[in-house]
Amino acid sequence: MDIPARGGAAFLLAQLGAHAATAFAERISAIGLTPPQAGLLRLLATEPGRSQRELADRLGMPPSRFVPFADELEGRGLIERRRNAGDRRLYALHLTEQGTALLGELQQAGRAHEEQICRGLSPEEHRQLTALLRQVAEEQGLTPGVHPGFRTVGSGKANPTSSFNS
Amino acid sequence: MDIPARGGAAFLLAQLGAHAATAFAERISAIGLTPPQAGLLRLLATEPGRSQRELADRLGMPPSRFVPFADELEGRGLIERRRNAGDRRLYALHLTEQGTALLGELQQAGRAHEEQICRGLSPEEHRQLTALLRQVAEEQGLTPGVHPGFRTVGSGKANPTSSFNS
DNA sequence: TATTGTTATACTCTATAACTATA
DNA sequence: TATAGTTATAGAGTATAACAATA
Repeated sequence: MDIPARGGAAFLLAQLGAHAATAFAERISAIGLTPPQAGLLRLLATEPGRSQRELADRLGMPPSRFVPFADELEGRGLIERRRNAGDRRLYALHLTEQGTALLGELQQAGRAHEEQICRGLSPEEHRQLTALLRQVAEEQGLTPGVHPGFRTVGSGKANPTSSFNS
Repeated sequence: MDIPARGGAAFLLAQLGAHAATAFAERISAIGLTPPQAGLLRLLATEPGRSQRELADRLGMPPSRFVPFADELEGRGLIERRRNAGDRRLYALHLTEQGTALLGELQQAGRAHEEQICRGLSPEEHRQLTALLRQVAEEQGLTPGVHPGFRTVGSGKANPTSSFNS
């Protein structure tokens, strides 16, 4: 009995989760993106035309912070603000062609990331791990594909603060 | 082929890791501790008498931040600064009796946390998951029992910033 | 001269809340 | 009057670097 707290699954999850997030942030910094920026690009790919307010809510950031956040991506030509004809208060945000191209690189980075993190596992073990993680995630009530952390916008350097313990 | 990036093991690890860290922070906030504080108590339990500088290094925080950090725990009677007779520049930090008692509660919280996170798994699945996570952690070169994140001291509320994406 | 602990300062990031324009 | 977007401001938290005491 007596599961060792420091080597238990919960601790390993937190440790590996922070590690995976760091590694991913470092990887996409090579294509000039921070994790929140990547999140917005993906969001616009699947649901184009949303208003800034909707997007800010999805990303868990206040509207006032979303503005400069979107400004930068717009300035880099990755996203586009289109005025909504029906309600001129709203913008509709879309990916530009450049943004779509970068999204492709982002997806490629995601695949490489998966490989990097799981390189120690056989294909069978990889499948097992994924299945177990899915099971835990479901039991914990986590929304598939949605990552919570977004309080921090990320300064560009790979710096995912975790704050668990040591 | 083509591992789905959003539902892959790497993403699930980041998502579950953030979830586990949040849940743990919430749990120990009930006994008045933040994750970094818990980390220090554990460190003092296994390696008492270290200097502040050593401890700050271990926790990944600059010495200037360690000072008020230790001040609070000392003020609450959980730790104690003892002057080193040999080298009077150094303090030797120790747990007080109160601190040791709280450490007991902390360990109990850790066990409950493990159970909460893994409640969706059978005992056999739990063992499998732990083994796979250990394997990945080792392959990734992670130090057993050491969690990276400590840039943020944690304001007391359960707020583990993760910053992956969404 | 180097090191421990400490304090001070300057900076980054953040949310709150005021403001505008549209509705 | 209410809402989308924006801007301004004030506050929290941080690291850097200066400082005092001891070696």
